[in-house]
Amino acid sequence: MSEISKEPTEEKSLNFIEQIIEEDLRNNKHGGRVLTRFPPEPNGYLHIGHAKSICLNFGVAQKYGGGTNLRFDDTNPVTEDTEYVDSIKNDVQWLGFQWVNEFYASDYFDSLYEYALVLIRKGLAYVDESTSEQMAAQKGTPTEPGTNSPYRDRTPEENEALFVRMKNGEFAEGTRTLRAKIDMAAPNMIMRDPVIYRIKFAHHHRTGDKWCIYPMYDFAHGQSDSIEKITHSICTLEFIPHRDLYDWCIEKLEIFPSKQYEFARLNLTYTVMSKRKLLQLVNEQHVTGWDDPRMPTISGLRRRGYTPESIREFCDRIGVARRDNLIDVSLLEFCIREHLNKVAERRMVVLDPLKVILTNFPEGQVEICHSENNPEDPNGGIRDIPFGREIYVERDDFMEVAPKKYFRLAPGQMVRLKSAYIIKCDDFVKDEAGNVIELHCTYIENSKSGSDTSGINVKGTLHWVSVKEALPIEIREYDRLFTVEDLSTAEGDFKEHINPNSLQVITGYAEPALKEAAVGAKFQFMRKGYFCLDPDSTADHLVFNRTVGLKDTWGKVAAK
RNA sequence: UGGUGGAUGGUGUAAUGGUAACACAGAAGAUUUUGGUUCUUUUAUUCAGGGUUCGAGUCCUUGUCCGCCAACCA
Repeated sequence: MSEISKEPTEEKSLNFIEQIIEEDLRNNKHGGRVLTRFPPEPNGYLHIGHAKSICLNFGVAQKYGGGTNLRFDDTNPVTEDTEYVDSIKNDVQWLGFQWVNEFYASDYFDSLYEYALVLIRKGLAYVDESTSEQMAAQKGTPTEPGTNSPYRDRTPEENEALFVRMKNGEFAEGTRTLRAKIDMAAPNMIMRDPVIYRIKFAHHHRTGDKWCIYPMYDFAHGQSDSIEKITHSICTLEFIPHRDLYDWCIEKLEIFPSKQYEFARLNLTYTVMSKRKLLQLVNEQHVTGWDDPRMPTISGLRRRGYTPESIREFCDRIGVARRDNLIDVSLLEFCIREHLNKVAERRMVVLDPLKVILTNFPEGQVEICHSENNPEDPNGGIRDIPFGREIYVERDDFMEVAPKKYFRLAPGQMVRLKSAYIIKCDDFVKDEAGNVIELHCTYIENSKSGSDTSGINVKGTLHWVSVKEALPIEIREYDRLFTVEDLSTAEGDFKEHINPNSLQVITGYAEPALKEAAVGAKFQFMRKGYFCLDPDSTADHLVFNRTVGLKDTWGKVAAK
């Protein structure tokens, strides 16, 4: 313990957000206060991209002695639902973060309504009766200025009366909006009199039917930040053009000046990261649900076997900057391997069995072998593994004709069975189709693991399972969901690139110790990969998800 | 073509005018009762041209390429 504090504290360079905060702290900008917020819209499940934002917002606040609010940006009742609220809260906590306040933009509907009135009275907002098509035409284009709405010059009194009637439900959906009166020639299209309130006769998941007018994002977000006195409002790059409007509202309303800062969102190879697309995958049943282990959602990764630690580590390693990026998914895989290597107990499971008969081992005899649960953990303990005359080994651990550097079984070749004996392959049996169906081997009696006096050195060590005690388990092997690295530049619809073989279900044969596993428990199946017990499991039908395979240097060599 | 934000190895992130660093991926080797882990070694004239400077990835300038913005979505 004391050693840790002695270690030279490696000066890790600050990301640009941390630099801004330190600068603000130096200038005593908010009296040393740091308050961030994580503001998801409850219209879908959180994904690994949100994890980056969560780690940033909570992480940076933690680092500087501040806090973070969880705020649901629920200004659009037609897409939002409490199901999503619950999953989001669960995911944030699972990642290891705790918010100081749980807020909802809808908590502020009354205040927001008052703010709208303020703007109206200042002559800075007006009720428009243009259709959305007309409004689009008024907008102009990036190269041509827009034109004023014919309703733009109504008096504040007129506007207030109209707005109240909107609120009272006197107008049909789509017939009126409240618009900020800014500049139809503004170079920033967002500033060309943006709609800030619209009519929706929709049931809201929290406010029910109290309202039939709802604020737009731009009229809710900055004000919500301001109401909560958020010091640093961190969002993604696509909101850069909105910053002008964010500041405009705060300035005209003369409220607490929260500031918006933008960073580049996460993109990952071989997957998509937009809620719209993820929703499509779910709805069209390309996956089994938001928590399908192939999904880049937090719930999917969790079910896949990812740990919060590994995801936080990943977010830490990818950094924070303002340039677009496409992170190699192998970095995520590295992070989960790194963590699981330290904490996951080892088990032996044969995924593609080939029977081996030890011809010199007494029939019916069971011998107990002992194996360490985790070589990386000296306190991990040991477990018993039954050994007998008939065992399974992996089918690809035998070759009739062995290539040069093949250290496994082949006629005449010797290997060690992990935690048991060295065996020698004497013979093999084929079926009529020419497939090898059985190996005949002899075991070296004085070669037992831990008390080996044989003096024999073998290059290969195999995992194995005793046939009699073998426990059949279902194994779900996952591969990347898409076949192309970069979906953003891929031709055609993203669904054309779905990997048809992203899931393979097989039956594996496990050592009996695995029977005790609890749902979510994570193991390394030796020489195969990391697996965790899926919630679909029952007492006599265990289902394991492959989280990630082990690095396979032989596989690469063999492929050549 | 209007506005706006970018550009550093295959992928990310640093270097805040002073030796281009770290990680992942790849390659080679050592160790290993997991072909895992661990440990070595290896991989860049910083988008291009011009300028300022003793010195430029960093400052200035011109150009090129990429992202985002014309929802009553967030």
